[in-house]
This record gives sequence, structure tokens and C-alpha cells, in this order.
Amino acid sequence: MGTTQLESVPEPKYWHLRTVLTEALDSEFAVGEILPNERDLAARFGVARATLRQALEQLELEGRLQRRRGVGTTVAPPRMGVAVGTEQHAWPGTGEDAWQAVDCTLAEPPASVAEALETDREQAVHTVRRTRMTHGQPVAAELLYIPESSVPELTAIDAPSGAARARAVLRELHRLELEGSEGAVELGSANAGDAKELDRLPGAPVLVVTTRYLAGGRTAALSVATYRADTCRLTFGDSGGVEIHQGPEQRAS
Amino acid sequence: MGTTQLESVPEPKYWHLRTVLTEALDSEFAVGEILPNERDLAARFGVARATLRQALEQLELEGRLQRRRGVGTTVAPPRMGVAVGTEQHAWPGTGEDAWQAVDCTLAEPPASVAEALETDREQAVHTVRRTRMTHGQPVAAELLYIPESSVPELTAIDAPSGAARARAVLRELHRLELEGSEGAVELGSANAGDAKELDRLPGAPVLVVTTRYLAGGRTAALSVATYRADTCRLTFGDSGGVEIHQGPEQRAS
DNA sequence: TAGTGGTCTAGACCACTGA
DNA sequence: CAGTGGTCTAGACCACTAG
Repeated sequence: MGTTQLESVPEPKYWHLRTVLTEALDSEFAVGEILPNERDLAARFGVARATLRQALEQLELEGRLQRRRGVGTTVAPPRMGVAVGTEQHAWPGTGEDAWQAVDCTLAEPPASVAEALETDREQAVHTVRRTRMTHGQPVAAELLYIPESSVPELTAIDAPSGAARARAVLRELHRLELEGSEGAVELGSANAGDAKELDRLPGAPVLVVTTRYLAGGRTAALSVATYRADTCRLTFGDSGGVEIHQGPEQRAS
Repeated sequence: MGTTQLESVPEPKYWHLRTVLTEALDSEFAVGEILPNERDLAARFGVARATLRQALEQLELEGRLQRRRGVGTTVAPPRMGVAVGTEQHAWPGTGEDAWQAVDCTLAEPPASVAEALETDREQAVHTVRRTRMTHGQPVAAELLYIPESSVPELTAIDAPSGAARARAVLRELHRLELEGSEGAVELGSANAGDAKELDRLPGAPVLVVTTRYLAGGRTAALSVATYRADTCRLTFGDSGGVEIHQGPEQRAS
């Protein structure tokens, strides 16, 4: 006899579980604390492990939990506010932001990048790979595409590749007068390369920030940065941004 | 279809499946086309249905697929660019944006909202609920919190609630001189209410845009808008934003 | 009513971490 | 090594949509 309650609109078990766990996290657990393992939790709630995991995945997506294979599930700290708006009027790599140049290559870009850059497909571009650290943790991996024509003085630079060359390219880019920028934010999933740099598994949810930098009436550079969606809150505008934590469910009927 | 041997780092089946399906979507399917059902697809690839679903979930998260219960899985169109940056210097509800007022109530706010508004907890706020439509589809649900002190002339307005009152509150709000705004974007999951307005299931991934509007040296209004992460690309800056579609996997080792 | 995606189960094995 | 989360299976039933 299964129908014991559930009113007229039966709620999925994993969703109800998410609510229960959310309340438990708010009231009974401290940041960094380790939860019981999945098998114990599933038994305690009387559900299959897969169902329990579905609830944990939700909470991880919301930045409430952090799961590490071989270690356990811990209560995550509030998301870090990461400024991306103040850079809208500054070249990448200026200021004291915590970007760290990793590598730089010169090659033909993917077709989609060439299109966005409005260059010929054969036009080579410098591809600078950078990592952004905040509070000692990697929060973003970026690919910066700079057409050769944006930094013509660089063709004869010494360093063939590596971080030194990346910094040289940025230095040269900053000689241009930035006229403006525009960008977009969307949800994506980390590919193998980004996942490794962000210390996550492939497929982890990321916020993809695409920015086009304008100078000399053209697109002088294009940035595609992937931010860890579980740990980051992207802030725009003058100060650090607003921090709102959704309270308990609104509007139950 | 050579046996691309899995080297020392075996790739999960669902991840490999995601790659294969991505390539198939790029080359063999048109937008809106219906895929074979999950049971057939799973059999075709020789995996369990749950594994196949894990791959489909990834693709849905990336905005490549759209799944509807009772109907099927279809190829999703490219994400819509939705401007949120140009509003940074305009009050909500001005301009020709496709917001539609739904309701308005006057009550004490949740604690987290009161804190962000920098008001006393007992200070009542107008809560305006709006929906944003683009291309005939709902893309965002918003809760706009306006302290009573921001629109004092409104205390004696006629309409007690409903869309009419919502519009009246906005009208009154626009009499203030906007001094600036700041905001943040983060990943969240739709609660029951937002999910219904966005035509999604609870837990669906959303981009939560929190904006604080400044006027008279105070926070005059606070907006919490949830955008459908599967169909929306949030654009900032002057024009429509950059559109980059990640090509095939980079950097296989 | 037939067919779809959504939920759930009870197992199994694997990859990784840390003692 | 023992214990953790990650992957995978082969089923089952349910909620929803459309003809």
C-alpha cells in the first residue's frame, strides 16, 4: 500500500530530500563539516543511493555542498564574489587582478573564433592561456585570442612560447587604446582541459564569460573565460555586488 | 570507428557519448528535429538508459537539447541573447524591454532581502513579480523589492494588488533619480514558483541575476531575476554580445 | 490509449584519497 | 589498506502528451 500521503501533487523524493537537507545545512552544519557518506545517508532516509545522489547533485549545483572522490562530502562556504564588470573598461591583465599567465601559442584559430574576431581564417592569432586565482583557489581558466594584426610589433619577439611570451603579448596589447568592450555570460560544462585547471571533473558546470575588446574600430582581442559555477558569483558594477541567499521555498500552494 | 583505445585514463561512457552526440548534432540534425527516444538510443549505443540519460543531461545543460515529458527530445536552437547590461543604468521597467508585470504585494521582506536593502526588518516592501518574454517564450521570472520609503507617495494608491498596482509602483519608482546600480550573476536552480513561470521542472538550472539600484544615497530597489540557463545567454555592454560556440574538444593529451 | 521522458530501486564495480 | 564518491546496469513504475 504505497499511497500514504503526498496530497494531490506528489513531490519527487529527491526534491523533498533536497529541501530537508537544505534546512539541515542551514541549522545543523558548519562550513567545512563532513557529512555522513552517501550509503549511510541513503539508508537513513530510506531511499536508494542514486536518489540520494540526485539530491546531493542539486545542492552541489547550488553551491551548498562540495564532493570529493575518496574524501567525502563537505559543507561549502558561501560563493566568492568575483569581479568581472569592472574590467569592462580595462584591458585584460591590467590592474591587480589575480590572473596568472600560463602559456601562449601562435596559430590559426578555430573557425568560430575567427568569425567573432572578424579576421580572415588564415590570419594567425596569439592564444594566451591564463588562470585566475582567488583566495588560493583556481576560479577561472581563460583563453585570450589576440589577432597578430593587433600586436604587429610582436612578430619578432624573443620568447617562442610559454608564460614569458604571454606576458609580452599582453604588454604589447596594452599599448592600444581600448574603446570599449562587450560580453556575455552563459552556462556551460567544463571540457577536459578547463576541468583540470579548475580542479574539477569534466562536465562540471561553469559560467562562460565571453568578452570582446574593441580598439581601432575593430575587435582587438577576444576572451573566453570559464568560471567555476559552484564556487563563484560573478559581480558587475561599482562595488562587490549583492549577496542574497534564497530563503526557504516561497509560494507553497 | 577505430577502437580509440582509452590509454591509461579511461573516459566515462557518458562523457564519450556526449562527445559522439555533440558531433552528430552538429552534422546530422537540424534545429527542432526530434531525436529517437531514450530507450532506442540507449540500445543503439549499447548502454543502459541511465547512462544515456547522463549524456543527454549534459547536452541539455549546454543548451543543445530540449526534453519534454510525453513528447520527446528535440534539438534546441542557439541560445537567445538577452540584454541585462544595458539596464544597469536604467530603472527596471523603462525602455522597450519585454517585461510583464504579474503581481504586487506589500509585506515584510525575507530577512536576507531586508539586509541587502539596508532597511529595518519591520519596514514593509512592495514586492513586484514580473515575467520577461523573448521571442514568445518566457525567459525570466523576477522579484523586485521596493522599500515603502522609496515610493512614499504610493501608500494611498487605489489598487490593492495585482498587475495594475505593480505598474503604479514602477511608475512611482521612476520619479527617483537613479544614481547607479550593481549586480551579480550566479548559478541556481529554479524553485517551484519560478519553474512554473519559466515552463520548466523544479530544479532546472537558472542564472540568478541580482541587481541593486541606488538612488538618494540608498538602495532604492532590489531585483532578483532568474533566467532560464538552458535557453539564455546574458549579454552585457553596448551591443548584442558575442556568440561563440565551443568547437570540438581542445587539448586531448 | 500508446509512447515519451521523469523517477526510483538494488545491486555491482571502479578510481581516488588518506592513514 | 579501508572508505569515499563516480560510474554503470537492468529492470520497474509513474506523469505527462498527443492522436
